[in-house]
Amino acid sequence: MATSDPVYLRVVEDIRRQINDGTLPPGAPIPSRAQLTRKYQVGETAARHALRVLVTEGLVIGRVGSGHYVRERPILMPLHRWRFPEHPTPFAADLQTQGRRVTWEWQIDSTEATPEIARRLRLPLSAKLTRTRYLYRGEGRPLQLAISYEPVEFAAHLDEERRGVVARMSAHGVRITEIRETVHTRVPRPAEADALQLPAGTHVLHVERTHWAGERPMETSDIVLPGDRFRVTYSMPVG
Amino acid sequence: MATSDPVYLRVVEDIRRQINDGTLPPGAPIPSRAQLTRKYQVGETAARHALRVLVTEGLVIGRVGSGHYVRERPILMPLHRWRFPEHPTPFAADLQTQGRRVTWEWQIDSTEATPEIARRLRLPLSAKLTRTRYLYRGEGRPLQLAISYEPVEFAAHLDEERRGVVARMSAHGVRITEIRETVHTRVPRPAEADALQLPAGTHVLHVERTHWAGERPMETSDIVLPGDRFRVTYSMPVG
DNA sequence: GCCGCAAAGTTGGGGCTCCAAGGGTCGTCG
DNA sequence: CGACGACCCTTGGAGCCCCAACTTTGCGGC
Repeated sequence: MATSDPVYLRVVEDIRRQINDGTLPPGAPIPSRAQLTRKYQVGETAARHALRVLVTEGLVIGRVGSGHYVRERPILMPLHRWRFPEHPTPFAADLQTQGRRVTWEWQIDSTEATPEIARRLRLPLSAKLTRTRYLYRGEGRPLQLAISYEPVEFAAHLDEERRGVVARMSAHGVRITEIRETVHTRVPRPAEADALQLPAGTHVLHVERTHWAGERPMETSDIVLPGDRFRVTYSMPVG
Repeated sequence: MATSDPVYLRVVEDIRRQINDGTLPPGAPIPSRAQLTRKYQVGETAARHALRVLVTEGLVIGRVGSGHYVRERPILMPLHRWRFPEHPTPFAADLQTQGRRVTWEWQIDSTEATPEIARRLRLPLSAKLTRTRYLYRGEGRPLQLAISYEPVEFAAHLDEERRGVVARMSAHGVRITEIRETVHTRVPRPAEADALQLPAGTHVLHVERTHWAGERPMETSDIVLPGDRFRVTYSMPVG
């Protein structure tokens, strides 16, 4: 509103307003650089900068050779976190119950505990761990990345029996009593942006999941979801 | 890695690598525009663009007149979501238990249900609601925004007794049995960026909380947290 | 009526420059 | 010895330009 702030922000705010109030519906074209310079009486740098801000905010996408368009707001996919079916991760199972075809691939290797993972599993640094990397796809597109860590002694037959952590640990005589998950948001790492085919400006939801047997953490995993397409739902009983 | 991708990305990737592997620790200065042009043999535009990308990624902050510095990674504040103390929202209580002074202010007014809120509370459109807006502060800085909606008939004495939803509903003979929360991430709205004093490039965590009495939703609220400072933790018992 | 090609428009990378506002440093003056 | 000011450096806003790669459009010919 203030006439003192940068001119590119004036442009950004005007376009953002038009997107929010529906004047520019999803899919609608945004004026080009040349049109913006004329319409708002600004230089090319300001017009260009304004468009870049809108792109990194995720409100708009740019198509080379064509133009900028209001981004279609994808429907946020719900992931319900209070059922624990017999699946590698509840996420995939939950997605399937919504009538979506979800496929996943994984690869297993050995690694040593990094400071972060050692802390989470309460193990000494460079303890031997089995690491499993998952990539989930739905309708062809990548949906979710996950990396699971657990002590090597529990990982026998991991590649054959794809049962959930709870069931598999139980087969080793370990009773999982609790699952804790921590959700935060951050900028995707380059590898993640690549694997999940994230458009510029989107963030990811990072879910840190740990399976506990009483006071002992038994398995931990990092689950990375495109922030613009997922919402994670939790249920807690009261009283 | 590929020598074909834009030169500014080469610069970004090199600096990002140095930040990640600790060569550039938090607080360390990033080479200035002039130094980058010399060091990487690129034009000023590329150097400038590289710095901007690092800033919007949240890895680096720029101080006018001084330079760019590796951003101090704020310690992510945990908010544990499995205790329900007698406080307006569990968030504030949880923060306090960590030895932080948290203050909050609120204002109450009346409003009609928007499509979104009507859906969540299963009420007809434009049903009469009491809306309470909260702003939480910790150590002077704004921490969290929340807007709570509930049918007017439960809101008596809302401004006097600041008890939690569960306790207050119970006084009206309504037993809350379940709390559901949905977490997603998005770009802050301008008013939120302003109220929470969010630096450029940060996202927010948006928690949608609903209190249920059996199959009836009784209260719903939108809780907005700075994505770069908060992590939300949930616990689920197994078996 | 349809096809293909050329021209025009658009994005995104990159270059150069000027300038205001502010931080840092060092030396001089009181 | 301490305070203050000058000077240099840095960021961030803004302007203008060139070009490659790509999309869209419209026209002419078949």
